[in-house]
Amino acid sequence: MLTERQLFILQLLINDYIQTAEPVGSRTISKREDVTFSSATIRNELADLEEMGYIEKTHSSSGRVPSEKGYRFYVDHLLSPPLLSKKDVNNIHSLFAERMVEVEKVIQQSAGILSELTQYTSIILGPEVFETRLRQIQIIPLSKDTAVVILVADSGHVENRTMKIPPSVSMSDIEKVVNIMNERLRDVPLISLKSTMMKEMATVLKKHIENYNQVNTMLESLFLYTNAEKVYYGGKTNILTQPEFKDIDKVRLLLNTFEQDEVMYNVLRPEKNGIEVKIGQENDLEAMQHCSIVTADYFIEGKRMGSIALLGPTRMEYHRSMSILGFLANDLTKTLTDRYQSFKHW
Amino acid sequence: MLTERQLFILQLLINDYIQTAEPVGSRTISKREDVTFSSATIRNELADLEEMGYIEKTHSSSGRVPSEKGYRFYVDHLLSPPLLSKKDVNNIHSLFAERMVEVEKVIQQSAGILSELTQYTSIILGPEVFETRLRQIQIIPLSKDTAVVILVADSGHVENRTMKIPPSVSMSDIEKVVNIMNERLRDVPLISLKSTMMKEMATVLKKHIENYNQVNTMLESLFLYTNAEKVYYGGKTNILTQPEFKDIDKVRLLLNTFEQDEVMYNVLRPEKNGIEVKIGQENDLEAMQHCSIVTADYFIEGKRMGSIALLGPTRMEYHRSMSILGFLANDLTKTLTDRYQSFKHW
DNA sequence: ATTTAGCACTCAGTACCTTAGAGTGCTAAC
DNA sequence: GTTAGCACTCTAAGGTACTGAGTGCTAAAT
Repeated sequence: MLTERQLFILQLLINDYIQTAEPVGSRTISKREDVTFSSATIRNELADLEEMGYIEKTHSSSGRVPSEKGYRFYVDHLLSPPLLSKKDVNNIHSLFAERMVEVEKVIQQSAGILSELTQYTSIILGPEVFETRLRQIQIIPLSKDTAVVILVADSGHVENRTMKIPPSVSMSDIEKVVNIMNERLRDVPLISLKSTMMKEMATVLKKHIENYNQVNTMLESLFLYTNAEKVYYGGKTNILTQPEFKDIDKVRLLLNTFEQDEVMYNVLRPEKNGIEVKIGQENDLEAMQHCSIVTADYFIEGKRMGSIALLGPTRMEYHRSMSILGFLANDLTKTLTDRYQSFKHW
Repeated sequence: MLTERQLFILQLLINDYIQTAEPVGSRTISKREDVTFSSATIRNELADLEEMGYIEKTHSSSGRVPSEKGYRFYVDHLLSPPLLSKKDVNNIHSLFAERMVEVEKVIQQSAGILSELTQYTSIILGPEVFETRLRQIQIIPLSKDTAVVILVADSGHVENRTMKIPPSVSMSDIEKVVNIMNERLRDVPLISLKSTMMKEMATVLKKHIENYNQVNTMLESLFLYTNAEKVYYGGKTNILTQPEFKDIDKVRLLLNTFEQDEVMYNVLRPEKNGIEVKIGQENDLEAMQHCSIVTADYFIEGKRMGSIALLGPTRMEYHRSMSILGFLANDLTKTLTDRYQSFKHW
């Protein structure tokens, strides 16, 4: 177990290192006003902390640097209750004061403000299609064999796909199908659209439509891919300013990962609720082994809809990041829930 | 004027430098099989070429490096007629063989293949709204005071905006407006939608709608922003592998520029027709002063619709890049024109 | 009049050394 | 248990010497 003094010293050391990115020596710590004991004492304590694995040396006569275990301990036990400056709070509130209509914009703006406030890269996973429901479906012909299908969700989200129409399917067939769909599929969650359609509509369609088989394969191809949630970024290149990212290859690896939505999508699915911190090697992705990620969830009517995250070096301002993230997640939850309630069952 | 031999030497030098990224010395050139004269002769010629500004030294006893003037001369006068390897041609053709339905996908795939073939970053400016025309407009209510407006263009492009509805405007008013719009605005180019609406519809609307003023401001706000063309990328981080981009600050500047669609939009608007090359300082943007950009246009029915481009270091494989780009632009033009003709006036 | 061989010279890059400074671990005294 | 003191370690920065690639110039060869 760690003594009070060891805890104190560990905290000072990590705080200092987060600010300076330089290994911290015993003298640096002893010079602080609130430290009453000498550098020699600190040296002894540091040696103990190192033995326990909370800190490391970069070389045999260097100062100490927090290990990942050290950061983990710091995050779990040494953080005082979150406190945000008024400036930050105002910044965030002013964002939501605007009352933007489009969810996309709310989220894009949130990503922007997060990265501005922290100088890290912010990542937001857009609302899950999980809980959004179909409001209306439309098929608009483009030519004799193609048409655009438009799905409008109750959240205001619009999806569209271009589709080939088999020559054997007539326009009036399509109109019938659309009508039936709008009757039967309204308020069905987008995510279960395909299965519901196959179950509920099969019999009705067979009754009204001649070329049932063609229509069916056409519809199947239509819902083949469930579009994954969109990933939004703020300050994509902020992380390049951190001294730990001088190495171009690291940067390339990381930026490439950003481009792969499916991968990032998994990065952002939190394993537990609340604010979660993944430090260095705790991340599965190789590209992120030198990074830490703080994630928080946002909700609509109590249901988890997406995540917001901050990506920085392992030497990250965890405290501030967690506070800001928590605060913004909260505001986002309120805003989106308000918005959603005014739409629901309307 | 340059002598035959000077032209030859300049060409050899640039070709060599493009491959190696190392300053080229007289001995290196003299060692080539097709060079019959000695390194001393070459030294004299190099001194002349330097005096004329086509090549430079990196320091007083280094080999020579092409200057931007040198590259310009190379591009303008020293390139033999474009020749593509069969492999490249096949690669590109196989892309278009698929006959994808969605323009977006065609373009995204093109960007991908461009960057793969060249290892540079490819940038494509999506089709201009300029020539795409309105096929249909739809307004779908979301709640008592919001609705989604969906515009479908004849190209299959779908745009949507969420809109606030003033309380004084009734649902039946909106339905009337939509009907009128679909009657009057069909086949109007998206870009002139706003002006046409204001001109042609004012009188009709006044006749049929009670709250003409409210409806009018609502419609005005709707068409406030003409959505700019989308910018697509392939191999965004490819450029980081080039040795001239070791400097993180240069990289950051460039990547930040990529995020700013409006800026990139201007970069890609070509000044003249055909394949254009901008070398180093010829680019206006600071971030691109160390890059060269090769652009080509693609057309639909003879009308310029967008551009495709390759971004690399000034030490770029101009010849190959121009060939590949020209070839792909051509295929893109054919594919999109075919596609468009099957939609047109349908 | 060109071309070429030869040679002195220049400069970047590398290796190697030295020194300064920051930091540690250990010991002995407090 | 704490601290002062000291020997030791290692990095970073600066200086020197050496190597190799390359140049420019001159004088001889073609």
